[in-house]
Amino acid sequence: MKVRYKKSEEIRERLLDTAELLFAQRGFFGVSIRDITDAAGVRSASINYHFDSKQNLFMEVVDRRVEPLAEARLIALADVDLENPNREEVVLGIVRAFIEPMIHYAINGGAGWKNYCTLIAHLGVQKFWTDNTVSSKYDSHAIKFIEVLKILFPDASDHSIHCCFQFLLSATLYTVCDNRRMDTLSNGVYKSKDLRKIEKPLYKFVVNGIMGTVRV
Amino acid sequence: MKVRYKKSEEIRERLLDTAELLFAQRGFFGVSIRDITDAAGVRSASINYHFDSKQNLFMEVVDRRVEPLAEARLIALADVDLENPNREEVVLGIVRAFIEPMIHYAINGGAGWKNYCTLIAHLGVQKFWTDNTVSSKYDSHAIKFIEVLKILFPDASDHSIHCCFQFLLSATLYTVCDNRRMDTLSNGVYKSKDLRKIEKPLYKFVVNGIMGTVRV
DNA sequence: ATGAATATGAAACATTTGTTTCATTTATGG
DNA sequence: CCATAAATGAAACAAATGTTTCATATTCAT
Repeated sequence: MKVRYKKSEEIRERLLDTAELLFAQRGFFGVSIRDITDAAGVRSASINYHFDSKQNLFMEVVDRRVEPLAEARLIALADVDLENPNREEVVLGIVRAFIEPMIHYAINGGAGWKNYCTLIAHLGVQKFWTDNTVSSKYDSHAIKFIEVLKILFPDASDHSIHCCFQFLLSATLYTVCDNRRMDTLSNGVYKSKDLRKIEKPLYKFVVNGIMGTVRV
Repeated sequence: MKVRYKKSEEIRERLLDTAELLFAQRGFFGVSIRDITDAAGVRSASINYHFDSKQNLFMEVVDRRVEPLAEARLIALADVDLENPNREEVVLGIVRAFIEPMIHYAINGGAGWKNYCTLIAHLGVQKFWTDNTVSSKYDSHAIKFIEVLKILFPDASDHSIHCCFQFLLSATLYTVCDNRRMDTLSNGVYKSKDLRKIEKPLYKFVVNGIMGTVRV
């Protein structure tokens, strides 16, 4: 059994952090191994030593934060009172359970989490998802949210529920991707970086979108 | 003044089409000049001859369909009766004016348009937008939609309007990006390719999202 | 402190990258 | 058909790519 030295573990993490940043900025193909190792202050061979390949490094970057995010969402989902007769409040609970962990990690989780959210947003619009194990790791907990919505709205069509989740997901990812589009569209008045300010409108929009769509 | 031969023009278009496809699939950095020229059946030097550089080819790919798309949207927007006392109908008109052209190009515009929509969706989540002239070309007509919404809802905050447009845009781009996420989440029952089926829920979701968000 | 396991440094590897060069071929207006 | 401009083919370029090798240095349980 391979035992890792403590100092080596530090370098591994530093490489993961640096790769996370650069992959978020320029994508998998836009970043070379030497870009990462130079930025991390190590030799280029160390990536192949620690991660075997560039592809594998990328997967480890993605994997690293899947579990914490999925868990935070599921814990929040478990806290929602599904028996509450006010369905709008229930939907808000479900929506927040999904969105809030990601937004809050992006805001308070440090640079690593912020970069990670950007990276995941990029992956979200690519087929890459389905060709890789990335998709399945996120799907397993995403399906739970879809199931809950189905139970809450038994008269709505399955398709409309799936669509709602897609729109919820799209708005969330687009919001955390930090593309600065809102900045240019508002002449710098509003910033896509200011997640705290966008959070509430996002909830409102998605909740109303869902309530209006599942209505039979 | 340089005069282009007819046959050469064909090759130029073929290169643009091939580049559009490959860029949509793997992004700018994921595609090499030789990937494109091999797929197009020409020599690798022809890209530098016809487009000077890879970067410039990419810009021409993006530019090629900006105008038609923006124009279709603005024409549809001009057709909306803003005096209609039923505000939900007006919002639907505005929303459709923005979304419908893109969806319909993606459905009926041939492979080129479909690839283009995927490509634009990728660009949508990147800072790339703002670093380039790409952004400005799309912004100029997007702002018109924001302005119309502001007029329609004078009591809503500017910020909420900008947020609404962001969510509208995100759902639209995510929907046309063909990432197959809906396929895996529904075990193959529903397909992200089936835009025709997603179109109506999308309108419903966005209209209700907007109506609920701008309400003061 | 020592020795075996682990990690690093430095260099090299074969490909692939975007681009340039230039002789040859092709197309078009006169 | 001719002359001239435009386009192509084939090769070459330096630089960058991911990965491997191996000698040296570092770590840490004993």
